[in-house]
Amino acid sequence: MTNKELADLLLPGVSSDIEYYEKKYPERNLDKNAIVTRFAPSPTGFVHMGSLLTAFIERKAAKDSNGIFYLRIEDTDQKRKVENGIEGIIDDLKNFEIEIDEGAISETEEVGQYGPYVQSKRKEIYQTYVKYLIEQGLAYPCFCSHEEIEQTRQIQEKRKQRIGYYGRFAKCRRLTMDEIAQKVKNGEPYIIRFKSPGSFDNKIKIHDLIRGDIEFPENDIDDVIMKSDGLPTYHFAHVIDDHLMHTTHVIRGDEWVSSLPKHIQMFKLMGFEPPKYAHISPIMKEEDGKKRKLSKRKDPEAAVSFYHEKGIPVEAVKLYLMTLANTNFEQWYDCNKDKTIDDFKFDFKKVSASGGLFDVTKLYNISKNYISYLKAEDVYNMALTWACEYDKQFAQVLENNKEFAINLFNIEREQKKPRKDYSCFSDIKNQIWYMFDEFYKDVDNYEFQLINDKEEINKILKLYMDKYYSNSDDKDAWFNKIKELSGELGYAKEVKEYKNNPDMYKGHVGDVSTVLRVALTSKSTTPDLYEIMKLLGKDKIFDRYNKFMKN
RNA sequence: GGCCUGUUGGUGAAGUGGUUUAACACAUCGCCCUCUCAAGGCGACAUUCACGGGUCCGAAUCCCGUACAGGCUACCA
Repeated sequence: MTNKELADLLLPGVSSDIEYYEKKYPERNLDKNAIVTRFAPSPTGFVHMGSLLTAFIERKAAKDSNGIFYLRIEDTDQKRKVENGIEGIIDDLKNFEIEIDEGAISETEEVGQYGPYVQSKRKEIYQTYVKYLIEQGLAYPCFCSHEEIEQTRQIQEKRKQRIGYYGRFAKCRRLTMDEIAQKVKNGEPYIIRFKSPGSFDNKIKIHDLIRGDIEFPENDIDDVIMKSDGLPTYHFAHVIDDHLMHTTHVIRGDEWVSSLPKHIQMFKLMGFEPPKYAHISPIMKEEDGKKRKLSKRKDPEAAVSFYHEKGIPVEAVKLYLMTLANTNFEQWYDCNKDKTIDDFKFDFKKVSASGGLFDVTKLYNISKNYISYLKAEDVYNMALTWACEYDKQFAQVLENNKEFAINLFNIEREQKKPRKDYSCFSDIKNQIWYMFDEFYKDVDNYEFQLINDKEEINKILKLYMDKYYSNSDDKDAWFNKIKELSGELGYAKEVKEYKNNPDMYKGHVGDVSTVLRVALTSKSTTPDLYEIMKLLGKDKIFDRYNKFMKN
């Protein structure tokens, strides 16, 4: 039996005409330096922060070079597939504005000339190449059972030998054509393995864009390329897809660096040009003083949807991702406040090779800064968008009080050093609820400080309303009135004066304004009281004060 | 067990043999400003770059070894 006949026996009805596909997917017509790269997740659940970072880097590298960024779904493991997994990935990318040029756009649709972009739909392509390899004598069927493989493994472990299907452990490699024919005839299940030409004693150097040259022993393991269900393994699918889709740069997680020798070997043996590689370190999390990989299972912040739910602006997440991607970005951005991420040039050499801890605090800080420089109207719109999805009641209140809310968000905003108090949109309600009667009506806990005697408080409020309140005062006049009020009741008009002679006064102007603040909002900490009073207006102020005094 | 990778402060990190008494940012603490906050201003925070050797006039930077951490070693990706 010839190799050709063997191939027909193993893959009847499958073509081995690889030229067909080579012609079908021609070179891309792009600039010489254009980067063609891809995000290639498995649809096994939500998108992990580390994956999002990788996707972000891929998108950025492609954009910077006028290249192509595409989405390829790696669903060759049917067991791990998750319902609506593809939609989930697409939604997450959309939520963070990582746009794809080609690839899956829904569970069933896709765009681009190099598809299908879902691996399970590429079965025929892989099988054509597998058949071709068998014909060339570069691949062979393996009939070993899981048990046999496990046995070999145990023997290897006991003897402290390298583990794997190689050399004399590669039993099926030595099967004669007759033996194979007999086994196939008997209906024994088989998989297809790649016939590795490598030797473990040979050293090879592989260049990684982030890590530089890495030295490995050559691969000598006969890896599985086609599983018993007829689908390829990751390694084989990677080689075929990235060749056919003309990927120039493979950017992926660093769990793949150890597979580099086998990937390069396969590319070379198939006669394909291997792509450039860049391996990204994982994002870590600290637990009990130890670093570990940020985990989908244990860490809610690992899920990309977490940030969407929190209401962290997309732009802020991107800013943080960019600081993770390129260590020099933060400083660049600091010096170029008026520029955007698009103006920054991504550099593979500036990607950290060590896995850093994921710093949620820093993300919140970036977010806080970002929100502080937005226009009040933008804050309103973004907060409303967030609330419509995650807090319907708050959304309703915002909608009913649009002008008011915008004015509220405008307090100490749009100035050189804006107020920075919202780190995300889910944070806002907690800080401003008291400004809305809808939320304020059931208040019963007032955070009074030094002055907390009901009678004294009532005295201050009454005098303020009777004698000092005016809705036409500017800020200085307003504050001067509070000083007068303080003086009249035996409080120091200036804090300094009080500090110099604490025995002469009951307290100082700050204590009095605290009373005015707490009786109005129930809270001891609020933005500028003058601004708040101006916004609430006389009726509401008097109403709240009178209600307070009656209780 | 084997093969890879990484290791600079509480955190992210700059740094590629000599103006580094180790940048910058986040966090923390202190002071100032201040009607409370949020900010803002100023300052403190690694005599030392995992550890041990070596090369060199000189090392966080180069070499060797050790330790620790992570990854891979599946018909999972």
